[in-house]
Amino acid sequence: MSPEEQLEILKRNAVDLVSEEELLERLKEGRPLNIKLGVDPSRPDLHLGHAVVLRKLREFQDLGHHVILIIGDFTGMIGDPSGRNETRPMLTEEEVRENAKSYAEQAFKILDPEKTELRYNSEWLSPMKFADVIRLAAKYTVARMLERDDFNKRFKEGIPISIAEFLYPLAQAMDSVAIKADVELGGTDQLFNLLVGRKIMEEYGLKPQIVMTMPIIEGTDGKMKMSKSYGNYIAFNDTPKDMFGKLMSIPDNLITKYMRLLTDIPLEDIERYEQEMKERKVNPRDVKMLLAYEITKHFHGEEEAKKAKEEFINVFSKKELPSEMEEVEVINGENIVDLLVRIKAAPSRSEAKRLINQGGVKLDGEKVSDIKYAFKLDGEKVLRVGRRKFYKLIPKS
RNA sequence: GGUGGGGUGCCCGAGUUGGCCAAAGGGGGCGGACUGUAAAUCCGCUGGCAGAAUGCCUUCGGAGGUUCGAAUCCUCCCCCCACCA
Repeated sequence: MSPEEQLEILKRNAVDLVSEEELLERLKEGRPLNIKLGVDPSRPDLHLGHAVVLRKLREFQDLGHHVILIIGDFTGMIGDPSGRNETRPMLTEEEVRENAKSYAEQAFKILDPEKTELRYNSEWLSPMKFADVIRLAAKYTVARMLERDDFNKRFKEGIPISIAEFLYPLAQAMDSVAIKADVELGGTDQLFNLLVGRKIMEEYGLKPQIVMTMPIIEGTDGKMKMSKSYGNYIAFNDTPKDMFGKLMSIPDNLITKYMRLLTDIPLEDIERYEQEMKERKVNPRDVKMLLAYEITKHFHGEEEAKKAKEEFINVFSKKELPSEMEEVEVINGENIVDLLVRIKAAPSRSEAKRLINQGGVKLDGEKVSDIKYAFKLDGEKVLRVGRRKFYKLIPKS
Protein backbone atom coordinates (compact mmCIF):
# COMPACT_ATOMS: atom_id res chain seq x y z
CA MET A 1 0.00 0.00 0.00
CA SER A 2 1.32 3.42 -0.82
CA PRO A 3 2.37 5.74 1.99
CA GLU A 4 -0.43 8.09 1.05
CA GLU A 5 -3.01 5.36 1.30
CA GLN A 6 -1.62 4.26 4.63
CA LEU A 7 -1.83 7.77 5.94
CA GLU A 8 -5.46 7.98 4.88
CA ILE A 9 -6.32 4.93 6.95
CA LEU A 10 -4.19 5.83 9.92
CA LYS A 11 -5.42 9.33 10.42
CA ARG A 12 -9.01 8.26 10.48
CA ASN A 13 -10.67 8.94 13.86
CA ALA A 14 -7.47 10.44 15.24
CA VAL A 15 -7.91 13.71 17.12
CA ASP A 16 -4.37 15.05 17.05
CA LEU A 17 -1.64 14.14 14.64
CA VAL A 18 1.65 15.94 15.05
CA SER A 19 2.39 16.06 12.34
CA GLU A 20 0.78 14.63 9.29
CA GLU A 21 3.71 15.63 7.08
CA GLU A 22 6.20 13.93 9.32
CA LEU A 23 4.17 10.76 9.42
CA LEU A 24 3.94 10.66 5.66
CA GLU A 25 7.64 11.21 5.39
CA ARG A 26 8.34 8.40 7.78
CA LEU A 27 5.96 6.05 6.01
CA LYS A 28 7.87 6.77 2.84
CA GLU A 29 10.98 5.28 4.38
CA GLY A 30 9.28 1.99 3.74
CA ARG A 31 10.43 0.26 6.93
CA PRO A 32 8.30 -1.04 9.78
CA LEU A 33 7.88 1.87 12.17
CA ASN A 34 8.12 1.55 15.94
CA ILE A 35 4.72 2.34 17.33
CA LYS A 36 4.72 2.97 21.06
CA LEU A 37 2.02 2.70 23.65
CA GLY A 38 2.58 3.23 27.35
CA VAL A 39 0.82 0.82 29.67
CA ASP A 40 -0.05 1.30 33.30
CA PRO A 41 0.54 -2.02 35.04
CA SER A 42 -1.50 -1.11 38.08
CA ARG A 43 -4.74 -1.28 36.19
CA PRO A 44 -4.76 -4.54 34.31
CA ASP A 45 -8.48 -4.52 33.60
CA LEU A 46 -8.85 -3.36 30.04
CA HIS A 47 -12.05 -1.70 28.97
CA LEU A 48 -13.52 -0.28 25.83
CA GLY A 49 -11.73 3.00 26.40
CA HIS A 50 -8.46 1.17 25.85
CA ALA A 51 -9.90 -0.57 22.84
CA VAL A 52 -10.04 2.68 20.89
CA VAL A 53 -6.28 3.09 21.01
CA LEU A 54 -5.56 -0.60 20.65
CA ARG A 55 -7.63 -0.77 17.50
CA LYS A 56 -5.57 2.01 16.02
CA LEU A 57 -2.42 0.11 16.90
CA ARG A 58 -3.87 -2.90 15.17
CA GLU A 59 -4.28 -0.82 12.04
CA PHE A 60 -0.62 0.03 12.19
CA GLN A 61 0.19 -3.64 12.56
CA ASP A 62 -1.96 -4.61 9.63
CA LEU A 63 0.05 -2.17 7.58
CA GLY A 64 3.23 -3.93 8.61
CA HIS A 65 4.38 -1.82 11.52
CA HIS A 66 5.81 -2.88 14.82
CA VAL A 67 4.05 -2.19 18.09
CA ILE A 68 5.92 -1.81 21.35
CA LEU A 69 3.99 -1.85 24.57
CA ILE A 70 5.91 -0.16 27.32
CA ILE A 71 4.98 -1.57 30.68
CA GLY A 72 5.46 1.20 33.20
CA ASP A 73 6.81 -1.10 35.86
CA PHE A 74 9.38 1.38 37.11
CA THR A 75 6.83 4.05 37.86
CA GLY A 76 4.41 1.42 39.04
CA MET A 77 6.80 0.08 41.61
CA ILE A 78 7.54 3.51 42.96
CA GLY A 79 3.89 4.30 43.25
CA ASP A 80 2.27 7.00 41.27
CA PRO A 81 1.32 10.11 43.20
CA SER A 82 -0.24 11.56 40.10
CA GLY A 83 -3.84 11.74 39.21
CA ARG A 84 -6.02 13.00 41.87
CA ASN A 85 -7.29 11.52 44.99
CA GLU A 86 -6.07 7.97 45.43
CA THR A 87 -2.43 7.29 45.44
CA ARG A 88 -1.84 4.28 43.35
CA PRO A 89 -0.65 1.30 45.22
CA MET A 90 2.97 0.40 45.02
CA LEU A 91 3.42 -2.84 43.25
CA THR A 92 5.93 -5.55 43.78
CA GLU A 93 7.92 -6.81 40.87
CA GLU A 94 5.89 -9.95 40.88
CA GLU A 95 2.59 -8.11 40.76
CA VAL A 96 3.83 -6.00 37.91
CA ARG A 97 4.79 -9.06 35.86
CA GLU A 98 1.47 -10.64 36.56
CA ASN A 99 -0.48 -7.55 35.67
CA ALA A 100 1.55 -7.07 32.53
CA LYS A 101 0.84 -10.61 31.48
CA SER A 102 -2.84 -10.14 32.12
CA TYR A 103 -2.76 -6.88 30.21
CA ALA A 104 -1.12 -8.47 27.22
CA GLU A 105 -3.55 -11.37 27.22
CA GLN A 106 -6.43 -8.96 27.04
CA ALA A 107 -4.75 -6.66 24.57
CA PHE A 108 -4.23 -9.57 22.20
CA LYS A 109 -7.95 -9.73 21.74
CA ILE A 110 -7.26 -6.78 19.51
CA LEU A 111 -3.55 -6.74 18.76
CA ASP A 112 -1.57 -9.19 16.68
CA PRO A 113 0.80 -10.95 19.10
CA GLU A 114 3.24 -11.62 16.27
CA LYS A 115 3.83 -7.96 15.75
CA THR A 116 3.79 -6.87 19.36
CA GLU A 117 6.75 -6.45 21.64
CA LEU A 118 6.62 -5.99 25.39
CA ARG A 119 9.21 -3.90 27.15
CA TYR A 120 9.55 -2.93 30.78
CA ASN A 121 10.69 0.62 31.38
CA SER A 122 12.65 -0.28 34.50
CA GLU A 123 15.16 -1.62 32.00
CA TRP A 124 16.41 1.87 31.25
CA LEU A 125 14.93 3.96 34.08
CA SER A 126 16.37 1.93 36.96
CA PRO A 127 20.01 2.41 36.02
CA MET A 128 19.66 6.19 35.83
CA LYS A 129 21.67 8.05 38.44
CA PHE A 130 20.39 11.08 40.27
CA ALA A 131 22.69 13.24 38.17
CA ASP A 132 21.10 11.79 35.04
CA VAL A 133 17.69 12.67 36.37
CA ILE A 134 18.71 16.25 37.06
CA ARG A 135 20.20 16.59 33.63
CA LEU A 136 16.97 15.28 32.19
CA ALA A 137 14.88 17.59 34.33
CA ALA A 138 17.01 20.54 33.23
CA LYS A 139 15.75 20.07 29.70
CA TYR A 140 12.24 21.13 30.56
CA THR A 141 10.86 24.16 32.36
CA VAL A 142 8.22 24.61 35.01
CA ALA A 143 6.35 27.05 32.83
CA ARG A 144 6.10 24.46 30.12
CA MET A 145 4.99 21.85 32.58
CA LEU A 146 2.26 24.15 33.73
CA GLU A 147 0.97 24.26 30.21
CA ARG A 148 -0.51 20.88 30.84
CA ASP A 149 -4.16 21.45 31.42
CA ASP A 150 -4.63 19.45 34.58
CA PHE A 151 -1.46 20.84 36.15
CA ASN A 152 -2.57 24.31 35.26
CA LYS A 153 -5.98 23.81 36.71
CA ARG A 154 -4.75 22.23 39.88
CA PHE A 155 -2.16 24.92 40.32
CA LYS A 156 -4.76 27.65 40.00
CA GLU A 157 -7.20 25.89 42.27
CA GLY A 158 -4.61 25.23 44.90
CA ILE A 159 -4.70 21.47 44.60
CA PRO A 160 -1.32 19.98 45.38
CA ILE A 161 1.05 18.91 42.67
CA SER A 162 4.09 16.99 43.76
CA ILE A 163 7.44 17.46 42.10
CA ALA A 164 7.37 13.77 41.28
CA GLU A 165 4.47 14.41 39.01
CA PHE A 166 6.59 16.72 36.92
CA LEU A 167 9.02 13.88 36.53
CA TYR A 168 6.55 11.40 35.14
CA PRO A 169 6.13 12.97 31.71
CA LEU A 170 9.92 13.08 31.55
CA ALA A 171 10.18 9.43 32.47
CA GLN A 172 7.67 8.62 29.80
CA ALA A 173 9.70 10.64 27.36
CA MET A 174 12.75 8.58 28.24
CA ASP A 175 10.80 5.52 27.17
CA SER A 176 10.48 7.03 23.74
CA VAL A 177 14.18 7.75 23.68
CA ALA A 178 15.03 4.22 24.74
CA ILE A 179 13.05 2.48 22.04
CA LYS A 180 13.51 5.17 19.42
CA ALA A 181 9.79 5.50 18.90
CA ASP A 182 8.61 6.64 15.51
CA VAL A 183 5.06 7.16 16.62
CA GLU A 184 3.49 7.28 20.05
CA LEU A 185 -0.21 6.79 20.58
CA GLY A 186 -2.46 7.71 23.43
CA GLY A 187 -5.79 9.16 24.37
CA THR A 188 -6.29 12.88 23.94
CA ASP A 189 -5.57 13.28 27.63
CA GLN A 190 -2.05 12.10 26.88
CA LEU A 191 -1.32 14.77 24.31
CA PHE A 192 0.87 16.81 26.59
CA ASN A 193 2.96 13.88 27.74
CA LEU A 194 3.43 12.67 24.22
CA LEU A 195 4.61 16.06 23.12
CA VAL A 196 7.14 16.17 25.92
CA GLY A 197 8.49 13.01 24.35
CA ARG A 198 9.12 14.86 21.11
CA LYS A 199 11.07 17.59 22.77
CA ILE A 200 13.16 15.27 24.90
CA MET A 201 13.96 13.00 21.98
CA GLU A 202 15.36 15.95 20.14
CA GLU A 203 17.47 16.82 23.16
CA TYR A 204 18.93 13.34 22.96
CA GLY A 205 19.72 13.72 19.32
CA LEU A 206 16.87 11.65 17.98
CA LYS A 207 14.21 12.42 15.45
CA PRO A 208 11.14 13.45 17.42
CA GLN A 209 8.37 10.91 17.50
CA ILE A 210 5.12 11.52 15.75
CA VAL A 211 2.26 11.96 18.14
CA MET A 212 -1.20 10.64 17.56
CA THR A 213 -4.13 10.83 19.94
CA MET A 214 -7.43 9.06 19.86
CA PRO A 215 -10.74 10.23 21.28
CA ILE A 216 -11.64 9.41 24.83
CA ILE A 217 -14.95 7.66 24.97
CA GLU A 218 -17.58 8.31 27.57
CA GLY A 219 -18.61 5.46 29.81
CA THR A 220 -22.02 3.91 30.22
CA ASP A 221 -23.25 6.96 32.08
CA GLY A 222 -22.61 8.99 28.95
CA LYS A 223 -21.00 11.80 30.88
CA MET A 224 -17.63 10.95 32.25
CA LYS A 225 -14.82 9.29 30.44
CA MET A 226 -14.82 5.55 30.66
CA SER A 227 -12.74 4.59 33.61
CA LYS A 228 -12.54 1.93 36.21
CA SER A 229 -12.67 4.43 39.01
CA TYR A 230 -15.94 5.90 37.79
CA GLY A 231 -17.44 2.44 37.55
CA ASN A 232 -18.85 3.23 34.12
CA TYR A 233 -16.71 0.89 32.12
CA ILE A 234 -17.25 -2.08 29.90
CA ALA A 235 -14.40 -4.52 30.41
CA PHE A 236 -12.86 -6.88 27.89
CA ASN A 237 -13.47 -9.57 30.46
CA ASP A 238 -17.10 -8.79 31.11
CA THR A 239 -19.38 -11.73 30.51
CA PRO A 240 -21.20 -11.59 27.19
CA LYS A 241 -24.42 -10.92 29.01
CA ASP A 242 -22.97 -8.01 30.95
CA MET A 243 -21.18 -6.60 27.97
CA PHE A 244 -24.32 -6.65 25.90
CA GLY A 245 -26.42 -5.20 28.69
CA LYS A 246 -24.00 -2.44 29.48
CA LEU A 247 -23.80 -1.47 25.85
CA MET A 248 -27.57 -1.28 25.75
CA SER A 249 -27.48 1.12 28.65
CA ILE A 250 -25.41 3.79 26.97
CA PRO A 251 -27.31 6.93 26.05
CA ASP A 252 -28.63 6.99 22.51
CA ASN A 253 -26.44 9.88 21.43
CA LEU A 254 -23.34 7.78 21.93
CA ILE A 255 -24.34 4.96 19.63
CA THR A 256 -22.62 6.09 16.48
CA LYS A 257 -19.53 7.29 18.28
CA TYR A 258 -19.07 3.83 19.70
CA MET A 259 -19.66 2.39 16.28
CA ARG A 260 -16.99 4.51 14.66
CA LEU A 261 -14.41 3.85 17.31
CA LEU A 262 -15.10 0.31 18.35
CA THR A 263 -16.48 -1.64 15.43
CA ASP A 264 -15.63 -2.45 11.85
CA ILE A 265 -19.05 -1.39 10.67
CA PRO A 266 -18.47 0.51 7.42
CA LEU A 267 -18.60 4.26 7.68
CA GLU A 268 -21.38 4.58 5.12
CA ASP A 269 -23.60 2.36 7.21
CA ILE A 270 -22.89 4.32 10.35
CA GLU A 271 -23.75 7.54 8.63
CA ARG A 272 -26.91 6.01 7.31
CA TYR A 273 -27.99 4.95 10.81
CA GLU A 274 -27.25 8.41 12.04
CA GLN A 275 -29.47 9.88 9.40
CA GLU A 276 -32.26 7.38 9.92
CA MET A 277 -32.31 7.88 13.66
CA LYS A 278 -32.51 11.59 13.14
CA GLU A 279 -35.47 11.17 10.82
CA ARG A 280 -36.97 8.70 13.22
CA LYS A 281 -37.11 6.08 10.55
CA VAL A 282 -35.46 3.60 12.77
CA ASN A 283 -35.65 2.86 16.46
CA PRO A 284 -32.38 3.77 18.19
CA ARG A 285 -32.83 0.69 20.32
CA ASP A 286 -32.38 -1.50 17.27
CA VAL A 287 -29.26 0.30 16.16
CA LYS A 288 -27.94 -0.02 19.66
CA MET A 289 -28.67 -3.73 19.58
CA LEU A 290 -26.57 -4.03 16.49
CA LEU A 291 -23.76 -2.17 18.18
CA ALA A 292 -23.97 -4.30 21.28
CA TYR A 293 -24.01 -7.41 19.15
CA GLU A 294 -21.00 -6.41 17.07
CA ILE A 295 -18.83 -5.59 20.04
CA THR A 296 -19.87 -8.61 22.05
CA LYS A 297 -19.15 -10.74 19.01
CA HIS A 298 -15.66 -9.36 18.72
CA PHE A 299 -14.79 -10.27 22.27
CA HIS A 300 -16.77 -13.44 22.81
CA GLY A 301 -17.58 -14.84 19.40
CA GLU A 302 -20.76 -15.11 17.42
CA GLU A 303 -22.35 -17.85 19.46
CA GLU A 304 -22.11 -16.02 22.76
CA ALA A 305 -23.14 -12.74 21.24
CA LYS A 306 -26.32 -14.28 19.90
CA LYS A 307 -27.13 -15.77 23.25
CA ALA A 308 -26.54 -12.49 25.01
CA LYS A 309 -28.83 -10.72 22.61
CA GLU A 310 -31.64 -13.23 23.01
CA GLU A 311 -31.30 -13.09 26.72
CA PHE A 312 -31.52 -9.34 26.70
CA ILE A 313 -34.65 -9.34 24.57
CA ASN A 314 -36.26 -11.94 26.76
CA VAL A 315 -35.55 -10.29 30.01
CA PHE A 316 -35.97 -6.64 29.17
CA SER A 317 -38.24 -6.45 26.17
CA LYS A 318 -40.47 -9.41 26.86
CA LYS A 319 -39.95 -9.20 30.58
CA GLU A 320 -39.28 -12.87 30.86
CA LEU A 321 -36.92 -14.44 33.29
CA PRO A 322 -33.25 -14.79 32.59
CA SER A 323 -32.13 -18.27 31.63
CA GLU A 324 -29.62 -18.48 34.39
CA MET A 325 -30.16 -17.34 37.92
CA GLU A 326 -28.23 -17.66 41.07
CA GLU A 327 -29.76 -20.39 43.16
CA VAL A 328 -30.37 -19.78 46.81
CA GLU A 329 -31.50 -22.21 49.45
CA VAL A 330 -34.12 -20.88 51.80
CA ILE A 331 -35.31 -22.29 55.05
CA ASN A 332 -38.99 -21.78 55.54
CA GLY A 333 -39.66 -19.12 58.08
CA GLU A 334 -36.63 -17.06 57.09
CA ASN A 335 -37.33 -13.37 57.09
CA ILE A 336 -37.16 -11.51 53.80
CA VAL A 337 -34.79 -8.84 55.12
CA ASP A 338 -32.45 -11.44 56.54
CA LEU A 339 -32.41 -13.23 53.22
CA LEU A 340 -31.67 -10.13 51.15
CA VAL A 341 -28.70 -9.35 53.29
CA ARG A 342 -27.54 -12.96 53.39
CA ILE A 343 -27.48 -13.31 49.62
CA LYS A 344 -25.95 -9.84 49.32
CA ALA A 345 -28.84 -8.47 47.33
CA ALA A 346 -28.60 -5.53 49.73
CA PRO A 347 -25.55 -4.27 51.58
CA SER A 348 -27.32 -3.57 54.84
CA ARG A 349 -30.60 -4.31 56.54
CA SER A 350 -31.68 -0.70 56.19
CA GLU A 351 -31.06 -0.88 52.48
CA ALA A 352 -33.03 -4.12 52.25
CA LYS A 353 -35.96 -2.56 54.03
CA ARG A 354 -35.78 0.43 51.79
CA LEU A 355 -35.92 -1.81 48.74
CA ILE A 356 -38.97 -3.57 50.08
CA ASN A 357 -40.73 -0.36 51.03
CA GLN A 358 -40.10 1.06 47.60
CA GLY A 359 -41.60 -1.93 45.92
CA GLY A 360 -38.39 -3.24 44.48
CA VAL A 361 -38.71 -6.78 45.70
CA LYS A 362 -40.89 -9.32 43.98
CA LEU A 363 -41.56 -12.98 44.63
CA ASP A 364 -42.83 -14.74 41.52
CA GLY A 365 -43.99 -11.39 40.21
CA GLU A 366 -45.81 -10.41 43.39
CA LYS A 367 -44.56 -7.41 45.26
CA VAL A 368 -43.38 -8.16 48.73
CA SER A 369 -44.27 -5.10 50.72
CA ASP A 370 -43.99 -6.38 54.28
CA ILE A 371 -40.66 -6.10 56.00
CA LYS A 372 -41.65 -8.92 58.27
CA TYR A 373 -42.53 -11.30 55.50
CA ALA A 374 -41.36 -14.82 56.30
CA PHE A 375 -40.92 -17.41 53.59
CA LYS A 376 -43.17 -20.37 53.31
CA LEU A 377 -42.13 -22.05 50.10
CA ASP A 378 -43.63 -25.22 48.78
CA GLY A 379 -41.52 -25.20 45.65
CA GLU A 380 -39.03 -23.08 43.75
CA LYS A 381 -39.82 -19.43 43.40
CA VAL A 382 -38.13 -16.55 41.68
CA LEU A 383 -37.08 -13.58 43.72
CA ARG A 384 -36.48 -10.36 41.87
CA VAL A 385 -34.63 -7.53 43.53
CA GLY A 386 -34.68 -4.28 41.65
CA ARG A 387 -34.67 -4.59 37.94
CA ARG A 388 -31.66 -6.69 37.33
CA LYS A 389 -31.15 -9.11 40.14
CA PHE A 390 -32.86 -12.46 39.94
CA TYR A 391 -32.54 -15.39 42.30
CA LYS A 392 -34.01 -18.84 42.19
CA LEU A 393 -35.17 -19.74 45.65
CA ILE A 394 -35.09 -23.38 46.59
CA PRO A 395 -36.75 -24.57 49.76
CA LYS A 396 -34.33 -26.32 52.01
CA SER A 397 -35.62 -29.37 53.72
C1' G B 1 11.33 30.34 58.62
C1' G B 2 6.96 34.11 59.03
C1' U B 3 1.72 35.34 58.21
C1' G B 4 -3.05 34.03 56.67
C1' G B 5 -6.77 30.35 54.81
C1' G B 6 -8.29 25.31 54.89
C1' G B 7 -9.28 19.65 56.07
C1' U B 8 -17.28 17.81 56.31
C1' G B 9 -21.07 11.90 54.41
C1' C B 10 -19.29 7.61 47.81
C1' C B 11 -17.58 12.53 45.30
C1' C B 12 -18.14 17.96 45.09
C1' G B 13 -19.79 21.38 48.52
C1' A B 14 -22.98 24.47 52.55
C1' G B 15 -22.76 24.82 57.69
C1' U B 16 -18.40 27.30 63.05
C1' U B 17 -23.28 33.77 67.86
C1' G B 18 -22.50 25.37 70.65
C1' G B 19 -28.52 22.45 70.84
C1' C B 20 -33.89 22.95 65.55
C1' C B 21 -27.25 18.57 62.34
C1' A B 22 -27.29 12.12 60.42
C1' A B 23 -25.70 17.49 58.88
C1' A B 24 -28.56 22.26 53.01
C1' G B 25 -27.56 21.80 47.70
C1' G B 26 -25.51 19.24 43.44
C1' G B 27 -23.35 14.76 41.29
C1' G B 28 -23.33 9.62 41.54
C1' G B 29 -25.93 5.24 43.13
C1' C B 30 -30.53 2.73 44.03
C1' G B 31 -36.01 2.11 43.61
C1' G B 32 -40.65 3.32 41.18
C1' A B 33 -43.63 5.21 36.97
C1' C B 34 -43.36 5.54 31.90
C1' U B 35 -41.06 3.86 27.44
C1' G B 36 -38.28 2.32 22.25
C1' U B 37 -33.62 -0.48 26.09
C1' A B 38 -30.41 -1.18 31.65
C1' A B 39 -31.82 5.52 26.45
C1' A B 40 -34.60 10.12 27.61
C1' U B 41 -38.18 12.13 31.11
C1' C B 42 -40.74 12.37 35.85
C1' C B 43 -41.21 11.01 41.13
C1' G B 44 -38.96 8.97 45.50
C1' C B 45 -34.92 6.95 48.56
C1' U B 46 -29.75 7.39 49.77
C1' G B 47 -24.85 6.17 57.62
C1' G B 48 -26.12 1.79 60.66
C1' C B 49 -29.60 -0.72 63.96
C1' A B 50 -34.59 -0.91 65.37
C1' G B 51 -39.12 -0.22 63.84
C1' A B 52 -45.36 2.31 62.10
C1' A B 53 -44.67 7.63 64.19
C1' U B 54 -40.21 11.07 65.05
C1' G B 55 -35.79 5.77 69.54
C1' C B 56 -30.76 4.08 69.81
C1' C B 57 -25.54 3.67 67.90
C1' U B 58 -21.31 5.42 64.93
C1' U B 59 -19.80 9.85 61.65
C1' C B 60 -17.72 16.19 60.12
C1' G B 61 -8.35 15.29 59.58
C1' G B 62 -6.27 12.68 64.55
C1' A B 63 -5.90 12.55 70.02
C1' G B 64 -7.53 14.79 74.37
C1' G B 65 -10.50 18.71 77.04
C1' U B 66 -14.64 22.33 78.34
C1' U B 67 -20.10 21.61 78.56
C1' C B 68 -26.37 19.02 80.44
C1' G B 69 -25.10 19.12 75.06
C1' A B 70 -19.75 20.22 69.87
C1' A B 71 -18.94 19.59 62.85
C1' U B 72 -19.29 24.24 65.60
C1' C B 73 -15.32 26.46 71.77
C1' C B 74 -10.04 25.18 73.94
C1' U B 75 -5.12 22.32 73.76
C1' C B 76 -1.64 19.34 71.21
C1' C B 77 -0.61 16.68 66.71
C1' C B 78 -0.98 15.36 61.26
C1' C B 79 -1.93 17.08 56.27
C1' C B 80 -3.02 20.85 52.27
C1' C B 81 -2.99 25.83 50.04
C1' A B 82 -1.63 31.10 49.37
C1' C B 83 1.51 35.19 50.14
C1' C B 84 6.19 36.84 52.10
C1' A B 85 11.29 35.20 52.97
